[in-house]
Amino acid sequence: MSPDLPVLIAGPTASGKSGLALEIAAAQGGVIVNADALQVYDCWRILTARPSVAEEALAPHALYGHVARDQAYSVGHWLREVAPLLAGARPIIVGGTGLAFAALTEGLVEIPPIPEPVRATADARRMAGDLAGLLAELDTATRARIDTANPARVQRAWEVLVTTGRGLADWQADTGAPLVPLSDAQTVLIDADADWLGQRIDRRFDAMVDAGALDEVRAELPFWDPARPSSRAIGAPELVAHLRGEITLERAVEAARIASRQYAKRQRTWFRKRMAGWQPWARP
RNA sequence: GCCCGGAUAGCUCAGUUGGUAGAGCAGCGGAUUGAAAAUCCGCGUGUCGGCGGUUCAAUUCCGUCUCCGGGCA
Repeated sequence: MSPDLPVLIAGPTASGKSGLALEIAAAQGGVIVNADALQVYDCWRILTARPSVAEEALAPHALYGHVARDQAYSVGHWLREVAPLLAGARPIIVGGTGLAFAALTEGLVEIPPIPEPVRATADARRMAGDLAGLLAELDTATRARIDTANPARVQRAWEVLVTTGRGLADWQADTGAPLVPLSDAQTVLIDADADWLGQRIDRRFDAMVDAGALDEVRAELPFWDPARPSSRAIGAPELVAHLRGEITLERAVEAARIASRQYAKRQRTWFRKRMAGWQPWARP
């Protein structure tokens, strides 16, 4: 493995990415950089399988647990935070968020942030069932480009158009060069067998509960808002429901395991189709 | 032991006045340019508990057996 190029490690949840990153850092040095959408939040450590304090002491880590629970955070924020790190010690970027790696290696258009009132208006209209209304207000090029059956896509396109006066398709046509082209990186794509991974996911959630996941979620109860990005951590809504007495712990655990397996499946689909150029590493 | 109810997809169930069956969940495949651990699209995967009987035809009707609930003893 070349000692100077950035290392990119992608893999499904529970496939052992963090451990691999630590091994590489121990052997060759470098800074481990998080590329996981939920591990950025300070309120979750156990539930998101974030590296422990002891593990963080073994090598420099960046972009872990540095975002407050109520803060907005997205792939754009992440990419802007990664950029300066590329100039320092060799980064070992590890995570399971396909979109983050796509933004890093294929580029992401710089679109101005959406003001809160625009988001609120879009939220209200979508929840009122007016998706067709939002869709009708889009420019034709964007309407032809996006998945019009997907509320999230329609809302995003509408927000961009209303905020900037320019269609999303038009913006995206201006996508610039990527920060790290695939040819300038050492890639590792963990290719995990679905059954093997499913068993690991099941066992891992039990381990999370044993390690205090319930306490971690209980501490969030006073601040809990299901609409926030930080609330999307798999297992959080389920354990909140249990702590509120709505479902048994057994049901909460089973629901969280299922959600994790479904997430892993979506990740495999993305990796298979979008990261075909990566260096595969089969597990087990 | 007797009576009643149930047995249909991996799970929970619906249904067929007799013409080999369909929902939800799970699962599988796919999409993905700033909420992505999100969001969305597509796909039914089945000895209709066993064995006999009636019938052109039984998952459906009849008999019987097995198992699971509930009740009476």
